[in-house]
Amino acid sequence: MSTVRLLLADDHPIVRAGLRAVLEGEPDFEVVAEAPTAERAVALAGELDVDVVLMDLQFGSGMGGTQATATITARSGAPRVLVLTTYDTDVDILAAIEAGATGYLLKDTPPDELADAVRTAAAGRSALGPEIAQRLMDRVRRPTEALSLREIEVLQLVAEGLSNQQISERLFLSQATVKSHLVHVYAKLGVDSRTAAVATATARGLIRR
Amino acid sequence: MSTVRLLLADDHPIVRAGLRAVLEGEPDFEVVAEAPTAERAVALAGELDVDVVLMDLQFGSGMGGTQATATITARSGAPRVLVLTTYDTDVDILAAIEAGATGYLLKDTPPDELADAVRTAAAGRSALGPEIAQRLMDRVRRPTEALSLREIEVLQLVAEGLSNQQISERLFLSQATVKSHLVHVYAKLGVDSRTAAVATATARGLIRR
DNA sequence: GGCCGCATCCATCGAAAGGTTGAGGTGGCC
DNA sequence: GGCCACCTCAACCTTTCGATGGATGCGGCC
Repeated sequence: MSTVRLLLADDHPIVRAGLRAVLEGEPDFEVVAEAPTAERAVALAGELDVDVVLMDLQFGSGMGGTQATATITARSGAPRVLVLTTYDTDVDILAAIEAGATGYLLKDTPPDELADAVRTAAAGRSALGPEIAQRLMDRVRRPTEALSLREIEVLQLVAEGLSNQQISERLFLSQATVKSHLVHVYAKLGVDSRTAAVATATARGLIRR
Repeated sequence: MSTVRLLLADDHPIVRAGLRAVLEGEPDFEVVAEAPTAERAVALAGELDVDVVLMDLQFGSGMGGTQATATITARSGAPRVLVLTTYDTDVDILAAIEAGATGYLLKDTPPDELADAVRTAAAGRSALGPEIAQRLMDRVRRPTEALSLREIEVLQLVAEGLSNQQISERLFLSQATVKSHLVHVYAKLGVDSRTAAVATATARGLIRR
């Protein structure tokens, strides 16, 4: 088995040090570089001979990890990108996969599972953490839970602090219609109040914050 | 200078490895143990001879870092607790200080600053990251706009979708008290409903999520 | 064509949750 | 002592919210 050449992209020095410590314990891994920003990760992935990029999604400023993933994987002969982040919201996961990520893991993954995932990704097979796989299963299993465009539109305004009255004016609807949309939202999200709906919707990344 | 004995409390193995790697580079530091849960951190802080606990606030499940901090620092001869987390919202910061934390740093702190902060904490002096210090300065500069700890606590639960009834049960208060806090929050934030309060509070980074 | 599911839209109504007012107790600070 | 901010609570009132029920139009499917 040949050695896997790695690039670590994370804005936290501590996390980079942790990844390095964990991964360099594996004889078949070699960390060739670290990137503290998404831009730097894109540049290094192009310059160096890298097999797998470990990519965080949240960077303090500048380009995000998702966009960096898309940019890197768009090139021919590009390395695999294994997303390694803290959050498991639907938006993040779907966007990352859409952007061409080969895998998606959470940062609380045990070191040995992480190493396995890196090898899987290096081989070109998709590597998803168990929680992530579960989320994707849930999505395809219950497609009815998806909110309609109009429902999301209303819910977004609720999250911005508007009352039903204000929302109805903004969208040229009657209050009754606004309430109707919200009732459907509650049913789909399994909650029974506007604040709870906003909470779970943001947790799932359904609406903007 | 005597050596500083450290306990690392974080649910992410990778972060623990990173902290260990960074801190063991310092000749005057010794990592005596790691804790993957808040409960374990409390136990180890009591059993072992520890000078400083590096404490995360978010643990996947069970006790939170804030409560663990309070429990640890309540004992006599307790170690100093240095909070090391990702978020710099007012809730987290104030609650941690209230719980007896000696310092508060963000995880993107450079290794050398981290080492300095650990020494400062070990000496019993408070160690705050620059962003944290700035937030606290802003609070004292504009005291009328600042929310009290209790108000933020209530507002945080509102943002998580709880009703006044649920909040009162969670905090062992009457509903009247919860409403009273919220009225003050509305006045300070210049809004007139719970959802609007959540919206502006999150925009200002007063609460999490 | 006829049926069904779904999204969008609307009216009515009762109740509960939320918001207002007022007020007491504590502790810090000048 | 006097002032102020914070935390706590009770009782009242009302507005908003959520529940219920129903209408329309569109698209897919048998």
